[in-house]
Amino acid sequence: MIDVKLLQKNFDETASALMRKKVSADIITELKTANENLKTAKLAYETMQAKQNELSKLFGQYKKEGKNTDELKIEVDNNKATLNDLLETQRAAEETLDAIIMRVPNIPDADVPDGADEEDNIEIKKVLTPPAFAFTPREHWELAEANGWIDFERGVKLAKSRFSVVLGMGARLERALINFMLDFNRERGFMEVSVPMLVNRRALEGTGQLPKFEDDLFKIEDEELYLIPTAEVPITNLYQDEILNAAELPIKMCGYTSCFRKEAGSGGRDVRGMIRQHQFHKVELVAITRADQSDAVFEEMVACASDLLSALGLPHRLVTLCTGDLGFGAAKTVDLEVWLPGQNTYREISSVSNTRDFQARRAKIRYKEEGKNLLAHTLNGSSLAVGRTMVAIMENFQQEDGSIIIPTVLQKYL
RNA sequence: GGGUCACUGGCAGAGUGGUCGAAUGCACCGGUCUUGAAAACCGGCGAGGGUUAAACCUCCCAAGGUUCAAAUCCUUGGUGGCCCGCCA
Repeated sequence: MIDVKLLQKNFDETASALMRKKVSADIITELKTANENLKTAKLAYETMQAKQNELSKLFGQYKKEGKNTDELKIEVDNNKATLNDLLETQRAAEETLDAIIMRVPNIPDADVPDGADEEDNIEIKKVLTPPAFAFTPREHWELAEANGWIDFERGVKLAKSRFSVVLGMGARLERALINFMLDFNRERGFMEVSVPMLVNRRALEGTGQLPKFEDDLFKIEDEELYLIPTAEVPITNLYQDEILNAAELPIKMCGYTSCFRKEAGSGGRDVRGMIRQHQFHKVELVAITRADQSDAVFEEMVACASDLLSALGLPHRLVTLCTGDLGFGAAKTVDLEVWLPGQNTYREISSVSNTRDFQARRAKIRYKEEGKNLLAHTLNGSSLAVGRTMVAIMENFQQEDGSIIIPTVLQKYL
């Protein structure tokens, strides 16, 4: 969540930054009022509590000295009643503030371009040239079925639409990709972790998926557990409620998990093929850093994803997301879009974000430096989405006869 | 899933209704001593909120409750150990 103190102290500046991310002026004002109300309520409650504590001590003294406590008891009882009222007021104020602030997105970095949607994202650079074909390149679902790599119908039979089954060489390629990605990232200093794919509410609040995006999550019936939409959730929350030593930062991790998304609101987009599935595999990078390290680690993570694509021989481009396309928790995001000849366009395959202290404040991830506790910065990025990488391999390396050449870096994993 | 015992500061570990945010030891930080280090000695040393700074408030797994007063008593939940059951 955002720093309310900052809003309080620096109202105009913070408000206009939030408005770049389409937060209404009303909500910002509400937030400010709610915070002021809470402060007042707290002060009143604590003052009364101080009095009560004092009276209690006095009571103990009276008892010890054998003095009469009747009168004191009345005073203490009265006090208690007001104390309870004040506590109620304080709790209500807390709830009000919480309800608002948990739904307010992060403040975008100053250098994030203004814009309405993905049309306004800014291309940073292109890497590798899209291949030229002597024939009309086909889309991945045709290739996948022709090669017997993916069975879309049977996936639907087992679960529902947007589920598929990968088989034969397709399944082996998937496994090879995962191993290749994990090794690649580990060599760049990202420690491999294997984490739960079901998490509780607290974890999802920590990284910002809840309370606002409940509709996109699969929830386990009768349990406070959800299927993770990304490994960012369990990996980042590994350090929830912890105070780390400044010297042990940055902590850089990578993990492979399945991810589950309801894709509510994605309408009829990408219904065909495996671009947008309810369940997909992803290797994720997560970093916990000191405040002064996050920019450098961010670049490292972008390079990691880009170099991985290059190693696979996949043409791609890097774009900086504009304010309108920026995710809820991100202060800054660079997307990597891979070239898909079948669709004749670049499609997102990785997204690297710096959330600065937004998640850390929610999840209470801090570090101690020179005796002070400071909020950490958290970053996450895909490296890469496995299904989409398979799509890219199929489309970029397809031959006229429909066969697919597998990148040489993957040979040893097959 | 059932039973049972436990959960206190970085760690170990006292504290079982009142001045306890919490003894003591270890670790850690600063100082004295020393050519330097070790040892010894002296001092400091949990977290969050709040304040210019203080005062003050909260936190002894969590949430409730009893009480004028809870680390201490009660209830529920969580986690861990052991026993039983079940299982990949």
